[in-house]
Amino acid sequence: MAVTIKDVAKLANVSPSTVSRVIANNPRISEKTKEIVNKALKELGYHPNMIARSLAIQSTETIGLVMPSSNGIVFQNPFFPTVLRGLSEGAHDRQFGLHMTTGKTEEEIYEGVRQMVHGGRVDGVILLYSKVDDPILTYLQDNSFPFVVIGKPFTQVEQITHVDNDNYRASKEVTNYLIGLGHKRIAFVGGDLNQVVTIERVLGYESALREAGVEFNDEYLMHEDCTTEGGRQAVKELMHLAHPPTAFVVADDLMALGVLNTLNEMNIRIPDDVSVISFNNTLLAEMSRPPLTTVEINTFDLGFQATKSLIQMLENKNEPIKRIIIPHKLIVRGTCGAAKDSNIVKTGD
Amino acid sequence: MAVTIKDVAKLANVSPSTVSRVIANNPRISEKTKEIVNKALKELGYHPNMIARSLAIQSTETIGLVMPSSNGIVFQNPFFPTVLRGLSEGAHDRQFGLHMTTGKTEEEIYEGVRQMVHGGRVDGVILLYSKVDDPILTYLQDNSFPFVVIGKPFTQVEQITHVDNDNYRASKEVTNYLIGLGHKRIAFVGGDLNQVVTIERVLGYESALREAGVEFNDEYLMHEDCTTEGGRQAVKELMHLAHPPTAFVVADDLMALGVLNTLNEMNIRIPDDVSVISFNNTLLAEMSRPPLTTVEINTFDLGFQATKSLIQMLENKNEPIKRIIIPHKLIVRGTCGAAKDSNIVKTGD
DNA sequence: TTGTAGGCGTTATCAT
DNA sequence: ATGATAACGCCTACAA
Repeated sequence: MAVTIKDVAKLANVSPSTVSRVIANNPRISEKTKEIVNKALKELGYHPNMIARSLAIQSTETIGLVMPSSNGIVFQNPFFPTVLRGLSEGAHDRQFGLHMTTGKTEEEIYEGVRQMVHGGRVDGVILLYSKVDDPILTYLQDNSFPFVVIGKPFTQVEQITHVDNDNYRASKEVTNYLIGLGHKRIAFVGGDLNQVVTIERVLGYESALREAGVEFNDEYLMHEDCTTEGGRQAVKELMHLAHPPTAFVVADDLMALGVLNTLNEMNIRIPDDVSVISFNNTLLAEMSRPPLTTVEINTFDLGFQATKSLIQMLENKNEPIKRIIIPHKLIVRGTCGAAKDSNIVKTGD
Repeated sequence: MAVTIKDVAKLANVSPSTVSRVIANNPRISEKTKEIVNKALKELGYHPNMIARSLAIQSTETIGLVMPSSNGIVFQNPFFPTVLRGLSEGAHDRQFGLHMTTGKTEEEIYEGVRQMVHGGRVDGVILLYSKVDDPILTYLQDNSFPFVVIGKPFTQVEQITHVDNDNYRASKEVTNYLIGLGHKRIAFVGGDLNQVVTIERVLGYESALREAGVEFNDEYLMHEDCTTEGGRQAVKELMHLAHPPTAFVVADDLMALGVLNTLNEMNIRIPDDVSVISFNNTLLAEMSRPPLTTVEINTFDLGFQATKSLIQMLENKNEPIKRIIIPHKLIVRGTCGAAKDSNIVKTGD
């Protein structure tokens, strides 16, 4: 059995509580005994039992992570590891651990969350996604358990601490960029409409069209899996339209890659024949041929700020609700050009 | 405060121990009281406090994950999320949780591991890498703490349960494949020689050359960061040699992508002028242009089997040391062709 | 400044 | 079959 506080106490000839105080750096303790205890601590190689500690102080100093249910898919997207890195860096800064539960079905995940939360395994939870009508979110609220969501909550935006990009604006900007290049037939390819991020991006896209007086055509709106395959599927359908689009707003780099490759196979040239613009600026974006024009969303910060905020909530019981918007930025690379039928000069870069 | 076993006991008019037994499905308990207790359980919405439980049974049912120190880099590689998925699926099957600690420096990680292990936060640990002279591995052994490594241990191969590919053989096969295409000037581009996986792959490469009577040229051996940038760097140096290689064995898809792109920029054609073969068969491989010929290493299984084995160790104290080799397979795509100066016909696919 | 004792929520060992 | 009671290892009033 590992060395406990009692062993140390015995060796140092003090009571366990004294040892505990030394460890906690309690001010009212004499320098002398502090030294003695510290020596004993070293000598025995004491390490506190975090489980016992957690039980006593009713706090585990660990954060629970909830992944979206479409696990297999999410894990493919480079977006995910990057948030994770942000999360873990933020957690590590404050000596917090990270606890993951996973599950294949929505049910399994829900059960996992209950275990974490009700089981006292974690002090707070971070939702790595935001979707419409999420029972997990409801559960957390009903139990007034501390949590923050990465993404924009579908409802009660003002009541839920979250960290997100302004996806509406980003999408609008991107669409405007395409419009500025003379495109009129602009398609939107995104994921499921249950994901709030998709909704926001669609909305931004539509709003840009509207303001520019470009007719909205719902044949140009595609919702597919957030994979290369999804992108491929969308292209196939879109390019068989009577009036195929000349530009694509794609909600994710991974999908965009599928779009690019499929267009390629159809002998459609990018950016000469068709423009593609996408989101997230993952590694894939710079590596694709041609390199993707995409929106940098600072994925790392999304995660980093999420842990930071959660830890603040945990440390200060009445921390106000916060809404943290991480800035975005259009990264122009090689997949966008002037519309063929326009008079605008093709962009360089 | 949450509802405890005592609350349930009170409601059911039994002792806490009885409730505990009902929960544990203890056989010697009357059907009648079992029902009563179960009703109380439901009524109060009881969920066991895992922390208290862990303290009592001296086991947390969670597994600690140790990432390689070059965190930023690792998280970029699609390899990582895939193992993670395997790990988490394996863990979930047996109701185990996953606990991650991270850190930027080797020191930080070491400290994190001590916390997990000595702090009793986890029952066992999985090392997601294998490197030469790893203090963490030593620490684990010294404390005879259950662990398994993903990869081949540098020493004591017979004493450490691990799950790995036969990287030596895979690399040899791959090199032979290139030799079979008529290549003689074959370069090897890999990561750090501290990583055992690199060592194994270099060894396999050398062995193939030797057996084929192809001269080994140590100018053809490059060690770079395991990133696209690393691949790029390697190409630059290699292609400026007096006799540049006509083929590349690249130890990772990510690097290989860098290789491909750089070659591309140099107007060197693939596979016509130069062949490239790589490892891991991540998503990147199928998406690159041309698609990468690479080795499928079944990354998911690496993770899945790792948790499986660890959990077996935990459940059966004298489970034998195991060495699990996950099969690999060459996936021929579009980056390899016959050497220009040979008489061999260019391969299709 | 230090020690004593009780509690955190379970499980497990005794009795009964 | 069930109920006390004592761990598990730590923290924290309260007392001294």
